[in-house]
Amino acid sequence: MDGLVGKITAELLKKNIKPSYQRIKIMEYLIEKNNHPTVEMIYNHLVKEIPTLSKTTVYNTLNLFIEKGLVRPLTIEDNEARYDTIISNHGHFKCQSCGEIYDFPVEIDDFVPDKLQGFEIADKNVYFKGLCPKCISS
Amino acid sequence: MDGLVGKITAELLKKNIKPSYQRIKIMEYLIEKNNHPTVEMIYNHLVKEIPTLSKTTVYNTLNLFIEKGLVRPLTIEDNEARYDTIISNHGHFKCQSCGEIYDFPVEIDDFVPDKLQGFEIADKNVYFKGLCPKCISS
DNA sequence: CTATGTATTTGTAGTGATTACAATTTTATT
DNA sequence: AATAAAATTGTAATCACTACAAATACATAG
Repeated sequence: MDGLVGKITAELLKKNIKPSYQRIKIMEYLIEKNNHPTVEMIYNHLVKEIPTLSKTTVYNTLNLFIEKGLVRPLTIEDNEARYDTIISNHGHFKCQSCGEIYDFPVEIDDFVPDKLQGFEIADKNVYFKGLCPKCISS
Repeated sequence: MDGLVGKITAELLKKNIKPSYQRIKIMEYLIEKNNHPTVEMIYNHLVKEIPTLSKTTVYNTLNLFIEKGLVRPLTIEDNEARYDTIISNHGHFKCQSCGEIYDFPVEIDDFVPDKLQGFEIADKNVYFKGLCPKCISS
């Protein structure tokens, strides 16, 4: 029926994560929405389907996913953390007016500077801020 | 005597900021240390010289500097904000072991992608994580 | 030089995201 | 079914940060 759930299950098992209902649903949300959600957004959406869901579970699960390298926290200076599934190199643009976050492709590997010889780089982030076209034209 | 204080005073006046003792001291700390400090670090250091200093003042002052474009918050996913004086394009590398933050030069302007045509980019951040040479060799 | 108004600083109390922890529930194994 | 292990849940605590009002320092007019 639902191929996505199957894929998620396999992905979790590969990382030694027991594919519980909550974990699958949270990962499913991240992949389907692909909207850089806050914990609040994830919780509010899923609690409709899983009335017993606890916010703590959302936190626990996201931290587990981060630890296992399935998800990474977005580095944006708001007071709320946001989360992203790990895909190939891309940066994030946040509109300072509407708050929307856009992905854009970026060849991050191209510009590792000489100064970082001898450093072991585990994670690279590129993050721009400004105004999106919608907000400029309104 | 102290040319730096003079420069800071002029810089603040240029931005229509009254150069109070606390404001000068905070800016002086940022420039001299150049260590991407947290509010805690700034407060703990300056309270020795200014015993009446309030943490609220540090927050207020940093927010004022950010508003006026003298300082920018570092975008690092810790729970504590860090601050940086505004210089030319550079990225930040945070060692996941010792927590030290290193600057490195980066030509950020070179890789603004096509997808962001029509966007107005106000601020660009590049942020890497990993291990620094010291921690690798120990 | 003093009086009055304005800006700055300060301290306390509050907010809100995140975590610690213990209890409950679910899942796996014998 | 019985027991052990893991996952989920709810509550309470923590901690960075902010709101707000009182106190202080500063500036300007008379």
